[in-house]
Amino acid sequence: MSRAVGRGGGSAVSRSADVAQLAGVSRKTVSRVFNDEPYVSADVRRRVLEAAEELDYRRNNAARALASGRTRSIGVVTLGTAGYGVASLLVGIERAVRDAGYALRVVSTLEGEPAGIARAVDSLLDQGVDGIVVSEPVDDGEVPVRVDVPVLFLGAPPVFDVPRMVTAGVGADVLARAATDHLLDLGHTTVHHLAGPQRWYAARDRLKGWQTALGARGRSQPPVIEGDWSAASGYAAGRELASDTSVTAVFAAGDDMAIGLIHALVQAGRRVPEDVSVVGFDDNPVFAYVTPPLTTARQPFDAAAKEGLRLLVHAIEKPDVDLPPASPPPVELVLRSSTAPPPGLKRGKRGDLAAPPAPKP
Amino acid sequence: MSRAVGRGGGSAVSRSADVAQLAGVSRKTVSRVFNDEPYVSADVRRRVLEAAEELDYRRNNAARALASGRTRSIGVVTLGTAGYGVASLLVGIERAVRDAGYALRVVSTLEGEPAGIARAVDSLLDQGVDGIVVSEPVDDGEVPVRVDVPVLFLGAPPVFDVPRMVTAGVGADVLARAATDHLLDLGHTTVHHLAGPQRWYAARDRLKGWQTALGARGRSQPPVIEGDWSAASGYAAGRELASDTSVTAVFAAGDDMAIGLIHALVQAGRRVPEDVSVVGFDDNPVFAYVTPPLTTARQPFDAAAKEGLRLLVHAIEKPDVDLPPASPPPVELVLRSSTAPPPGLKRGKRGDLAAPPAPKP
DNA sequence: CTGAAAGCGCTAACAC
DNA sequence: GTGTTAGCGCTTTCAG
Repeated sequence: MSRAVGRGGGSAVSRSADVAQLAGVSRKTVSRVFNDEPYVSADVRRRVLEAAEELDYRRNNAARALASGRTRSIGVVTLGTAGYGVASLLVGIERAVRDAGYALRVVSTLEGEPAGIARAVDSLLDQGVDGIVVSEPVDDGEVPVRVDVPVLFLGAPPVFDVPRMVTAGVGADVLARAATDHLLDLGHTTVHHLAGPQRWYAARDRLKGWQTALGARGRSQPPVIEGDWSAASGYAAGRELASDTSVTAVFAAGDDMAIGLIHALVQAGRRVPEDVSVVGFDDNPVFAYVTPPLTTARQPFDAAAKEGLRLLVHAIEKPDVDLPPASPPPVELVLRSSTAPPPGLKRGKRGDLAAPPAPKP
Repeated sequence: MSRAVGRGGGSAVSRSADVAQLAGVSRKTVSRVFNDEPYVSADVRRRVLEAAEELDYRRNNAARALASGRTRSIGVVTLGTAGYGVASLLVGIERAVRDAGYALRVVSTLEGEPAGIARAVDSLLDQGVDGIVVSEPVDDGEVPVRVDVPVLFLGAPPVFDVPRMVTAGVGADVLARAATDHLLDLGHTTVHHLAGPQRWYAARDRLKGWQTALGARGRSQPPVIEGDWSAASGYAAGRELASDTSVTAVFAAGDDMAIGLIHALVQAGRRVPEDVSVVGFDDNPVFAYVTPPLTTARQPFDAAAKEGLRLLVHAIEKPDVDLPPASPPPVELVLRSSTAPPPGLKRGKRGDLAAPPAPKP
């Protein structure tokens, strides 16, 4: 029908045989040159490359995959939302996959729920991939898929059984603990938590870090409010919290929720940070420019993606060798102006409205 | 080496021959069933499906692609940033591609500059795709690639020559004009523009809409300030503009820039919207919860992606038939509280802080 | 409605 | 260092 690779048509695309003929070598030699295999004389290599250039030759990937049994591609299951965290992770994964010499196939699910993940994984398997990345999944319920390629669970422990699996975290619990500790260090008696949906591992992990920080100092653990990551849910939580003047510090599990929360608090007449301190989670750079600039825990998206991919590629290419140890992700708290000592205490100065940092786009 | 599709190994995966044998038919019949071809009796179809189920059969995509000359995949060139607009468009594309029955391959470039796009397109061509989507490119300079598959330029006119190309816009100029008109309608004498980098088509398109609106009413055209889409650049622009009290209305080409701009304005003692009105562009839902909630032009990402893919798939599958006409994208201005009549005029009421809309995550 | 034969373009194994 | 020989698993073409 179309030109490209029609069966009999006067196909314009050249094959390795054409290159071989023009260069006066065998097809296998052409293959050697393109695969950077050793044992090809410099002269032959040059001739082949020239011939290929002239013919505008390009290896046929389908044929390569069929003959070698490897597709040289990695599939990722991601969330079909444009949120900053999800998007950042995807960007990191794309770069890491490309750097590793693989192509990236993407399938998204509306929600990270098991059935959706199963469908997505299945479609990736249909497409043919050498490995799969499952990004930030929900982990309740069963994921009934038979997978025979390595799977990387990014930002969460495995959600289903796979013969060969690897994991890489973003260190959310450590980050959450650091965020909570920061508030406690400021002098707050306790810290409230605006959590993400508890079906999500990522949300539970942050909750755990918060609990750990509180527990380590023997502080009371106020009831948790659960949002859905959206600013709207943060706003709703803020309306609840605003009437309780014993609330002086809140750790929100996401930046957007923190923004909604602050909005509600301020509307209700509670000043941030003078009356209530708020810490977010993610570090979307735009929130350095809202009022007040948001103190937040920066998730090491790129580092996690890079580390995870190192492990996944290892599992794909050297299934027999033991996996190299994982390096722990960096912990970074970005201090701005949404946190301060509680009302009673003398206020320390930190992060000043007059000169917010200037994050790159 | 690994199991899966090893050459001689006791491979666990079944092929169409296995299914054919178990079902007592030929391989071609198995192929017919899986391709939903007509002329297969219901009985045979059922038997084949059962056999396939039992053997956990899954078509080998590489073999399919090799034999048919079609990869059934579409590649997208996107920006390697986590911005709301870019991410939204990618999400829309992913869904549209999947709905069309294709697999999605993604390659990102740091900047949308021609050389990067050329590299990305080339890598997609290497991978083998039936069509390419170039999302929001920069369009200065040459993109020296020979492409022989249809290419969809999304959000911009073609940036390089392709035999078969299609385009779909987001209607940025119309949206920009609506945003500017809104400010003019409010009574502002003129409207300043905080533009995106003019190397970007998307930025120039918005500028054009702003000019059109101004021109239609014979208003003066204040000098344009150029940002780089980031909140930081909007902040810098705001510091410049703040000292000029003749500035009462600004249309920013992106939400993040609008946020930075407002921050600088407020810091300099100019109230928003009482002294200066600001309109953004994109409609990231979180900005309904900052102070003041941002009035903004919503980009029809999903509609554009869907429409663009309809055209692309048509170009792939029916190259001979004329392209169906494009339907224009919807224009939607989201009115919130960052805009008001200029200082001198009586203030109209609109968009109230007490009850911002509750966007879904 | 169904089947037989012939490749798609490449890499793997082995010979030279 | 380089070439030869076989397939990889599917779809296509053409017979029945």
